[in-house]
Amino acid sequence: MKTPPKTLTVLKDEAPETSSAEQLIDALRTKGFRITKIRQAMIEALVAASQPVSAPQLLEQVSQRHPSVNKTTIYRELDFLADNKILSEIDILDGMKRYELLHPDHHHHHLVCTSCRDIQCVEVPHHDLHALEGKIQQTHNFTVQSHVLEFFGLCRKCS
Amino acid sequence: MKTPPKTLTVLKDEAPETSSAEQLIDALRTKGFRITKIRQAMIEALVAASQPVSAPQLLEQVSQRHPSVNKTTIYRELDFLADNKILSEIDILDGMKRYELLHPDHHHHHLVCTSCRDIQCVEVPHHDLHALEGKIQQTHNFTVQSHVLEFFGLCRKCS
DNA sequence: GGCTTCTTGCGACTCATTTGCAAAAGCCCC
DNA sequence: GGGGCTTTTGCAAATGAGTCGCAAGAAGCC
Repeated sequence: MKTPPKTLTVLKDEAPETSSAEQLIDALRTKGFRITKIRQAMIEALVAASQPVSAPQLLEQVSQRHPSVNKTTIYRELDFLADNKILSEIDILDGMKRYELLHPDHHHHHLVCTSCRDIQCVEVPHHDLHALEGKIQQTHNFTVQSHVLEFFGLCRKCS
Repeated sequence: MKTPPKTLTVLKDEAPETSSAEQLIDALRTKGFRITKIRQAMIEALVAASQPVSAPQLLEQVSQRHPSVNKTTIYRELDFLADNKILSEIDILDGMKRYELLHPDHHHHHLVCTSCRDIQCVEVPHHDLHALEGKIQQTHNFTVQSHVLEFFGLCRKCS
């Protein structure tokens, strides 16, 4: 809303915030990266995912279409996609990282159900956290680069 | 300050917020648990720690006095102490959990240096987060039980 | 089609954390 | 101050996420 329109093409009428797999792939191609079947399959799986996924989950997903994928490839590709700002890592304290598409102009947090491990997104008014980070910067001599804020509890179904 | 005095004995004049090892041990004894040398050594190590420690660190610490401790024991004991609300887990995203004494009437957050992994504590005005949790409860049908809020960046020495 | 370079598969490895089981150690009671 | 019951502990082996080196395989470009 406040950011000027980038070089993005017009979004499809559905899914107002999510980039489509094709867009992401085109962007990578433009940057000179190769578009392999696995890369494509991974991006599609991530676009299709309704919530953050772990590397093992992704391995299983991608294996369905590409039975010979190796977990090493999955991990390397996740790093690659994170480096290229296509996805972000989140941590729900259960021993492994999850990944979700990164929305360039929108930062959000999560509600993690401690019973069924379902994950919802929440918008948290950002100026509050920003103000807090400013205060910390001053009082603690600490340069805040990022933060993690996640809520744990019971979702509708489990409560 | 606002909580009425519990059945606690008078604190030593130093360390106004931290329970001493003896107090924690007495509390466990009262609950009927056995006080073993390892349990005692672990509590002492945790009381002495200046910042959250990992299981491997604790293993090394305790090994100095009890060379035959096994890592399994450390992990089991950490679970035990967490179950008994003596310590809390924190996650600084480097692949292993850390533990610190839980202060019953005081909840805080951390500043994690991404360069040297040093961890400082910060007090965050709690009513802000409480208000936020209330809002989430209403708008998302989600019963918040706990949250994680950690800041990552550069400490004074590393910036 | 051939070449160059980026990606991938494979196998072995690291390292935190967990499990089952039998031996050892606390604590309570006499 | 020893017995017995139960909690803790050590050991050895397993699990599971994530990583590494290297040689073979595929994209993209001519």
